[in-house]
Amino acid sequence: MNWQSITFDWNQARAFLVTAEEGSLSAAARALGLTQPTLSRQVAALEEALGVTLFERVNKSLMLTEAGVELAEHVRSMGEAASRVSLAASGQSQQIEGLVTISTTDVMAAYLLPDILKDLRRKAPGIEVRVISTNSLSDLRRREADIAIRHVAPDHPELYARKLRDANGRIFAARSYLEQFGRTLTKHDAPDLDFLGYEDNEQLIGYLRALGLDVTQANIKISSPNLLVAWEYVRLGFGLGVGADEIAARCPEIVPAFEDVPSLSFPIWLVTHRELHTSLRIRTVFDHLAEGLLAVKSQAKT
Amino acid sequence: MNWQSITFDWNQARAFLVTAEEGSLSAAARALGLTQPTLSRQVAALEEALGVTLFERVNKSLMLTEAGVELAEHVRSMGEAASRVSLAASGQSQQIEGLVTISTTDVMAAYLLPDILKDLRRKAPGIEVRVISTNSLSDLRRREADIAIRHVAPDHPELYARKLRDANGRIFAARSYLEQFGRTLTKHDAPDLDFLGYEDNEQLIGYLRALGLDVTQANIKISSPNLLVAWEYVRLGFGLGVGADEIAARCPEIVPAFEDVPSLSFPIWLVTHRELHTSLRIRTVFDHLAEGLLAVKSQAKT
DNA sequence: TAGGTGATATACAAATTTGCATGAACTGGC
DNA sequence: GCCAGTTCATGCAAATTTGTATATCACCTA
Repeated sequence: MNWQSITFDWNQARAFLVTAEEGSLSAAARALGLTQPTLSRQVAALEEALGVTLFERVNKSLMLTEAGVELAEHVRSMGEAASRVSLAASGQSQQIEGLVTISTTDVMAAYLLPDILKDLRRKAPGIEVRVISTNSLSDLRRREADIAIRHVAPDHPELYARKLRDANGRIFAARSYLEQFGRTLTKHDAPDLDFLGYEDNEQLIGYLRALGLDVTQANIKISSPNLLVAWEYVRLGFGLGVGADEIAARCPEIVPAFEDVPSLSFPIWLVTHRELHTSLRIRTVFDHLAEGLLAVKSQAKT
Repeated sequence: MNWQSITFDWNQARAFLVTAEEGSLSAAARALGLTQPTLSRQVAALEEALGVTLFERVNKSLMLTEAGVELAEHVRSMGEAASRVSLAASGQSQQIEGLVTISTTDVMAAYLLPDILKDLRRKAPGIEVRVISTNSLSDLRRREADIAIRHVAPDHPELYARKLRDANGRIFAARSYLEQFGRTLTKHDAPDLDFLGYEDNEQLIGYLRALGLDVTQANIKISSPNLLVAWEYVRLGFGLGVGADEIAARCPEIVPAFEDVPSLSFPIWLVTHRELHTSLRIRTVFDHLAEGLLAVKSQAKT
């Protein structure tokens, strides 16, 4: 092998990659945790070393040159390989310490995780946990998280998934909200009720109608894509909201709204990257989460 | 994109790659033009950063661990991408200066190239030329050379090739060698003659027999895989040797050995990497070589 | 058994790279 | 038109990385 051809500074290549992707030296510096002057010099040095002008400096901003576009393509594949290096390294690491990022819904993060994480801290004090609560399916494959709690089965072969159990959800309301009716609600009351909306209210209405509730967009007066906020509004008596039984069980002031509306079932999946699952650190958290999330069920039953 | 996962030091990854491939820190240091302590520290730092033991240090030597083998795989693909970066960069570079490596046979390098390169130095003084004369087909794809002069058509789609012309070769001898016979040789003399051997004498004998010469291994008393050395022996009268007409034309003491043996024709191809051919520097040399090697023909005719 | 070769690790000084501070120039909102 | 917010480039001091020199160990040969 001719190693001479790869003796350019690989960190400068990384600087170029991130600058090209982020669009500016400053943004790249922020992304990499370096400073803008450093990136500026690294990119300039790479141009010098390769004998190619990568960016057109026009008006204090950067534009990729034609050559830059072509080179960015190849540097990107370096970056993808680097990403795999990092992934494999995390998987190979057998230390029970370091950062583990968990992705889940904000409601889960707020209500179910705290107890589980408290135990984890005792069991594995070297592990630092970072919870990113996002409703969108954060992509494990892009390493935005190490472990995700999902309610749909992942289909990508790179991912390792374990279905923990099915959980039940239903429509809840605060006692204070129900008091104004002075009686138990039935599905015939639906057109006159207030429902809390989430991100996609069309979809929500579809679900509700499937349950036999005659509701329209007009029944949704307040929405929040932040489920935690919406759930707080339910708790405060602004209206009815869909939630999981085991979450509601932790809120004494919230009770099932209807007697005659069936509960719906949804699965709880624990997902990680296949390569990461060999990591002792990741596996420790994975197994602990699995155990903890299964235990919640029995708690909810009592 | 999550850039956090690629913030390990890429140069350390390169250090690991070359160390793993070369088998030792010292060899890697030589290959990269760095020192052994530097490599030692870079590899150790990478192990620290990734939290993975890459090498087992046993008896002052290194053995890849299982994790190291797995990671080496991914780092290798980083290296391959880096190689493509370098290749593309060379291709994009529009400077008429820098190093160009030419691969050809030693005989070509010694007899045909000097004049051509002399002109090139005048035409493009900024270009530094390095001639690696090897008989084996040095792999352009591995960047061991930028331009190669070949006698077979390359078949790889990554390569750009131009067939310059056909050249003639035949069997030559020094006048001093022929004098001992006092007459013109014919193919019937073959069993009693001395032939110079090259690398693969079986193959050479096959060629000679195909020309109607009844020779065996016993006719080859002296061989050298270095064609230049063998040709020098022909010149000094040690025996007969196969050579190109245009080379022989430059050696007054060498003349065709037989009257009744036909000449054989072989093509001259100029080959470079497809991506490199867009480089002004490479192209300058490529075109100059093409022009020069075509001009040799008319010279030989006169 | 002695000596030569070749491997890795470490102390220390030199060289390089980095971050901070700053200046200049452009963009967009008011 | 002006001002706040961003951008990139550069001087300078601090931090990091590198190379040199050296110690140690293993292996092979005479």
